[in-house]
Amino acid sequence: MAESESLAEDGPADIAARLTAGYRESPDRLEGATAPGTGKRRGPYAKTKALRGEIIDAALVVFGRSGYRAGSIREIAEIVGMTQAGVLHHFENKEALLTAVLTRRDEQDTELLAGRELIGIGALATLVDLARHHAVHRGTVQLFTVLSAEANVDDHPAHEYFHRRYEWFRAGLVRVYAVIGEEGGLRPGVDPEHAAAGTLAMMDGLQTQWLQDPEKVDMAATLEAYFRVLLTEEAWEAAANTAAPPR
Amino acid sequence: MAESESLAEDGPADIAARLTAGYRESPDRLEGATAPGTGKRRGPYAKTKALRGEIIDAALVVFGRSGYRAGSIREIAEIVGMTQAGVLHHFENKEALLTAVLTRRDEQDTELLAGRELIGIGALATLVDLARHHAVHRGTVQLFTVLSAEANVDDHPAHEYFHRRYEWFRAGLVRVYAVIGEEGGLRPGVDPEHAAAGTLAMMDGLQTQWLQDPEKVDMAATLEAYFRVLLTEEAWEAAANTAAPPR
DNA sequence: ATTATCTATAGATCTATAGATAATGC
DNA sequence: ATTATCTATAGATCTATAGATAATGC
Repeated sequence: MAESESLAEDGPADIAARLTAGYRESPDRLEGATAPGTGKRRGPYAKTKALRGEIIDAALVVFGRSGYRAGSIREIAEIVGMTQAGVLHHFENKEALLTAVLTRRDEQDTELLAGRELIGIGALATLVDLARHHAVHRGTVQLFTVLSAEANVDDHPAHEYFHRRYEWFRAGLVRVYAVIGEEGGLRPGVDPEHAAAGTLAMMDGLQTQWLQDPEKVDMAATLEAYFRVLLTEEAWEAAANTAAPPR
Repeated sequence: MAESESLAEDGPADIAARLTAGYRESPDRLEGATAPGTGKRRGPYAKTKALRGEIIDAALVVFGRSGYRAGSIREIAEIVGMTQAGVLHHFENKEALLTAVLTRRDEQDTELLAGRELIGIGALATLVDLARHHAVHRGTVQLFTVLSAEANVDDHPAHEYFHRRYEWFRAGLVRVYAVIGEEGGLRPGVDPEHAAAGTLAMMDGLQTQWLQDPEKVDMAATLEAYFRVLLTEEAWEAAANTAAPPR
């Protein structure tokens, strides 16, 4: 699974939030704000916010390497240089750690895609850029590849998350291709539904393949080659010029 | 990762064999043959061969559900109705169990593809059939999806297996597309390298997607739609007729 | 005084081995 | 007598909690 936003109306950030959250402190508290009504607590130390970020980064690496179930809190703690119990002071339990990782990823994706074209042909150019971006963020790619596979069992804590994410992404892509089709940009015989499922599959599959052999697989180029056979020549050329990304 | 054979010269069966094997008994012994020279041992009971097959099937399910690392021997044992120690009487250790599963899968794939067209356009029709076959073998799909993701870390026991498998499959597909191209079956601008990587990616990605929502994803149809945009109309029609599979 | 961190530990696992008992088959 | 299976157990983990100690900041 790739991680991009806003191709449909209900993004992954919402989805992650829907997982039972579990910060020890609410986000408000983390910002140092005073909870209305309760004038009691002092709030976290100055360094705490940054430290929790480090923990989340470490969790991303560990869950990406070993998966959620086999990845251990102790390993995460070791990376940030503290004790397993120390980590659990900041996150209620292991699942809260997973939620935090997914939420963080969704936030970063939202930032990344802010201001990009997400409708019609421009959206496809954005996806090619996204693939290029992934090629220098192995940890993230690994996290999504490993978790999306692991989350296939019903009782996995990220099961819902991935299920919704796929649905949301595929629906968004169907719309993208429908728009392109209306503008006459699709080659004859190309069906938006199949193109959408195919695009999502191609993005996921390229990640799996690239992880196995980064030298031999060019995710962005292969994805672009796919778009090139789906769209008319003129339509794709137009998109490639329009969406010229901030490299 | 899909599981098909013989698109290149050095198949996965060999690859699995290259993993340190670990049957308690050699295959010869399992067949009841007398090892040359040693006239000592009696060999396994009559039921044993079938039982080991059951254990392997159970291991496929458990490793598919939980991955290799998080899947437990006890769970496997429970499925076949025996003790964890009982299972370890038949397989030296957990890794030997994994090897046995992968070897068994490779053998079944080889059977499945025996007599099918594996060169040129016919090979693509065979892949569509394979996708159809996968849609009624969830366990196998899950095994390969989960393991290929988990095996991305260097020290995973199936790391080599998947690395070689990908390379072998991609190389085979490059050849397939090259042949089709020579016969003039590719649409203008289609490059065998990209088409090969794209096909492999699409097959893998469709499996991941299908596992999340079997109702919404038609692996065979989506794959076929992909082939349809890569090949000329005449070429694909010819293939669809030629390779009419044993449904 | 509150927040962060550590040590210690309970209670579940898990793999693999040792050794006893049961089942099979020359 | 050999093969298969079980019970028991050693030795590693792992998550989560309790309670003590250290660091921070009103």
